Amino acid sequence: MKRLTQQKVETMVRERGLKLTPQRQAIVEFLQGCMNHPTADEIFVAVNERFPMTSRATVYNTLNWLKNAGQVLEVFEGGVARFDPNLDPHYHFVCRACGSVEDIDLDSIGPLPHCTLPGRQTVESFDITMRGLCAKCAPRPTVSVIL
Amino acid sequence: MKRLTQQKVETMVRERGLKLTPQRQAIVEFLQGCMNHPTADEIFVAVNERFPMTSRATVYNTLNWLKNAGQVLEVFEGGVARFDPNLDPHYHFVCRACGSVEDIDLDSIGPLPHCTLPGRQTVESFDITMRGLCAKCAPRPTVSVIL
DNA sequence: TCCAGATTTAGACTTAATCTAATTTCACTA
DNA sequence: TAGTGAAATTAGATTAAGTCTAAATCTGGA
Repeated sequence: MKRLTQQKVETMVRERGLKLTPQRQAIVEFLQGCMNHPTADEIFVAVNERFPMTSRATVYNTLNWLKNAGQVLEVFEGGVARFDPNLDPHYHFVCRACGSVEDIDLDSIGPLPHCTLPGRQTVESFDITMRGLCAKCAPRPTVSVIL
Repeated sequence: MKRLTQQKVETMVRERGLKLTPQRQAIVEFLQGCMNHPTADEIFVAVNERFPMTSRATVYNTLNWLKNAGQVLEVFEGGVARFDPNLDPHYHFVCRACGSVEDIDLDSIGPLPHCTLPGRQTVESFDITMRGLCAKCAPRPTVSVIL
């Protein structure tokens, strides 16, 4: 289970001659403890509870820095960016009722078949977003899906 | 091959007591002829070449109206909304070099297997976005992909 | 042609995100 | 432990996508 860790961030900071500020640590710690997919603004609010003077610019700078270093994933949902500390390959499920975004393990939907694209595109990665009702919002536990 | 048509729009307009204005027609005609996935702004610019006084509000209103009527799909890519007149079920391919968005037919990547979600989510639909290099940007015609 | 209601328009407003310039802070070295 | 210089932070200005508003204008049926 790969995931954003304080340790990885510290190593990265040392290697690149960067600085480990309390704001960065607070952002990293918040993301580490996150099981949902917070927006930049949610992170801004959470970090300001600990460091009341933290500016949006710092939050955005740090998120972009973590993103470029591959330490968080940026997930766009409905036009707003959300940030995901889960670094294992995975998909997303978005509830149409409550808007929550959940991670779906790669292996929980089974192996996908080999395939070939006829348009001569070189596929390097892909995202899958499933939509529907989450367990809380679903009226009954329908589970099977045809992909 | 399902696709946005002027005829469907006319029928819809009649049924709901709405009005078929030249601006709406221009937007629909532009989308019909589109094989890429224009942004609202690209549609705004194109429509203004024919109707120079068309406002952004009209473009957004019409796009939302078509979207809610299921006549166009809204595709978010990199945080900006793009509009897709292709109503057949399909996936998308985004080129990381030129940013173009191409449609990928459902059947061109073969049937996907049945699967079950363990989290009790009810999956109603899903989007797949593949990323890589398109045929124009790819250095050589690598075609095979492991999904 | 008339008319009511739908639509359009320009521009103000909102929200997410980036940029800027001045100030502050980190972390290394002596 | 103090000094130093680069890196980072800050508040606020700016940009861009999209929504809202109120007044003016059109559409299409009678």
